[in-house]
Order: sequence, then C-alpha cells, then structure tokens
Amino acid sequence: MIAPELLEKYGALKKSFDKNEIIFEEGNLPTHYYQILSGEVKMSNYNDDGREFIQGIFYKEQSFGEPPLFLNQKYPANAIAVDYSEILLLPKNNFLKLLEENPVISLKIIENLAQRLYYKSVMAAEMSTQEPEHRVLKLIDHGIAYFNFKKDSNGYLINFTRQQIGDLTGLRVETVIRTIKALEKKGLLKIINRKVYR
Amino acid sequence: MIAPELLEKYGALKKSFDKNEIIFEEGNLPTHYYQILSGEVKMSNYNDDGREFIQGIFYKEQSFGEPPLFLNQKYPANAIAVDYSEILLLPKNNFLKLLEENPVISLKIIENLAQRLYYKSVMAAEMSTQEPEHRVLKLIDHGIAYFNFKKDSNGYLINFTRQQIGDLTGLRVETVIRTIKALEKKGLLKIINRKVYR
DNA sequence: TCCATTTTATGACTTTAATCATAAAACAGC
DNA sequence: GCTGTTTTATGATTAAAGTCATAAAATGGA
Repeated sequence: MIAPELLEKYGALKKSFDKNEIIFEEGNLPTHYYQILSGEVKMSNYNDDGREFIQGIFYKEQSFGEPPLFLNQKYPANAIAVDYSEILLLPKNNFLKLLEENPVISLKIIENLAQRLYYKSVMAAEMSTQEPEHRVLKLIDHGIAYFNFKKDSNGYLINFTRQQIGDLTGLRVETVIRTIKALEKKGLLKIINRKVYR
Repeated sequence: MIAPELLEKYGALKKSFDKNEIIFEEGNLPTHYYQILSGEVKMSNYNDDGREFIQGIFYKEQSFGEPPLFLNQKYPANAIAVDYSEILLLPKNNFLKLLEENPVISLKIIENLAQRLYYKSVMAAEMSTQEPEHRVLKLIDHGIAYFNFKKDSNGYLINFTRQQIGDLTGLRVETVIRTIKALEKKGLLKIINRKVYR
C-alpha cells in the first residue's frame, strides 16, 4: 500500500522467503515494517496443544505486523510465508521517518488499520455465536470482499483449504467439511469437484 | 486522547447520554468522531436470537467508532452508554480537517487503532481455543492492563459482572460462574463476597 | 423501608462440535 | 509414472458447554 519506490528511497530491502519459512516470531520485538511484493503470508498462533489459529492472510501490496511496531510490544503471533514470497523490509526508524515526512501516508496506515479492525470486529461477533455455518459463511463473504478471490462462471472461487477455513474460524477440519456440505445443501454455496464456490 | 480544547476549537459539542441510551446503531453510516468526557460506553452486537456480544468497553478520554468513519462503512455494532455519560461529538468533516492540520494527532490515532487491533488479535486467538478458563483469564488480564481496574489489598478488583464477562468472551453466564469458581479453586483468582480479584 | 430487578448460584439434562479411526482422491516432487 | 504427503471425506463416540429450571443474595429506586 506504500509505493515500493518510496520504501526503497528510505532504505527498504527486498528479502525472499521460502514456502513455510518464518518471517518473524511471536514474542519477539518488531524491528521492521513489512510489505509484500509477491507471494502470500499468514499470521498465526499456536496454542499449547499445537493447534493453529490464523489471524489473517496477506497478499501482494499488503503490509502486516504494524500494530506491535507502533506500540513497542512483542508480536502476538508468528508471520509465516504460505508460498515463496518476496517482501520489502524497512527498518523501524526509517519507517517512522518516512511517516513523519509524508503525512499522507499516515492516513493510508490509518485506513489500513481501520480495515483490519473492522474485519476483526465482524469475525469476533460471528465467532462468539458459535454456529459453524454462520462463521464459515461470514469468513467466505469477507474473503470475497477483501482477499483476492476470483470470479468465474460458477461464482467466486474460495481458494482456502478446509483446514485453513478451520484455522481462521476456530473450527476443526471435520466440522468445516460437514458445515460446507450443509451450506451447499441449503443452496448457499456450490461444491464443484471439491472446490468451493459462492 | 485528543485534547478536549482542540476538539472544541474544531466545533465539537458535548452531548449527554442516559444509562442504556443508544449512541449510534449498527448499520448506520458514521457522522461524527466520539470521545468520552465521563461515563462508560460499550460497543456490542446482538445476534438473531438476541444474544449480546460486547466488542469493547470504553471509559473517559477514550474514543470509539472510528474505523467505519475512516472507511465510509456502516457501523458493525451498536454503541450504548453503560452509565450516564458525557461525550464530545465532532462532525466527520471537521474531524478530518483537524487531522489534516495536526499531523501529530494522526500518530495518536494510529497508536490507538494499533492498540485495539492488538487486543482483538489476542482475544481472537484465545476465543478460538474454546477453553473457558483461558478465555476468562485472558480477558481479566487484559482488563487489568487496559481497563480501569483498581488495585487494593486483595489484588485487582475485576469490576465486570459475570454476564459482561460472558458477553465479552462469548460464554454463557452459568459457564462464566462455574469457570470463575474453577479458577478460584486453582488459586488463579480470588472471590471475596462475590467480587472477583486477581 | 419495601419491592422489583439484577446478579450470582446450582443441579439436571441436552445438544453439538470435538475427537478418534479410517480411507479415498488429489497433488507435488523426484 | 511412481510415491509420499496433503486434502477431502464419513461414521461412531465422547466430552463439554449450553440450556432449562429454580432460587437466594444483592442492589437500586420509589
């Protein structure tokens, strides 16, 4: 969301991450601003018994991990490359300097944080209701609006695995599979050779 | 978090709300920036069968409802006065003008949004684990850090009702009551004539 | 001070997602 | 093309929070 040229002007460097490589870890202090050039990144937590919760998935041109950067707090989650990804890293001080010298960027950051807060609010309310069908459908509809789902003749292709949907909604895979089938039976989405369309 | 004098300079007006009075409603478009002078405000959703989910509780000097204001989106939740409250209202355009002319305020807003996003991330991960004891304890510990809980000889007094804890964590009252008792038995908190201390 | 409402509390029962087991289909790397 | 891994799938069982019923204690107005 910040022009790559501007980031580079302030000293941002490109770094590549292999599939499943860790970009930063929960508990560490932030040192950089991160913006994706290509690929896909997830932020997630692992609880005591190894179960994953995905906070969010980010794609090209998106940034991630800013909140702790602004607050001088430890990262509340890990950032992991889902695919091979190229990311621009700008050291914290340079980033703050960039913001200071380019006030219009502040508004961009505000809008971005506002957007993410909005998503979390909607999902939090949805997740508290406990009904799997609600949770899954809300996630899918949010994904259509904000992730890069593509539309074809069958509708929007939801390119998440059942496992990812589970990790994003706090449900188990089996429950997601059954829920998706139930939603299909109700005509709320389509399953065409295992792929989900809405 | 923005100096009241500055808000008034840009035309903010004080408005009073009675206990349980609605400040704005889910589905409406934002028109103002809101900042609390005194009292207590909650933002919450009601699902189909009337069950409440509290997104957050705000106290004096705090602002609320900004994300949709920046995004031109409908409010995802209601704002309701928990007690009689006095609130400064600044019309949207004046607020944006204030921001534009006072760049240092932008950083304040960013920090505030970052803080709220941080809370939502932590709670989202916690709520997905499904374990009531985890959820309740995390909420309480967050409250100690960010709500105005007061410390006395017994520890921090958690001045939430069991119902409020339930509405904030997505648990039923009975479950909260039983969970709190279980946490007391484990020595993780104290119950002194029905009040919870940590 | 009295009364209505809210909050806390407890027990019995039910529902529902998690868990466990198992397997076929699809995909990815060599 | 073969093989190991991931993803989707289904059935049986279990555990745990929700639900329902009921009530005592506390609180707040009139």
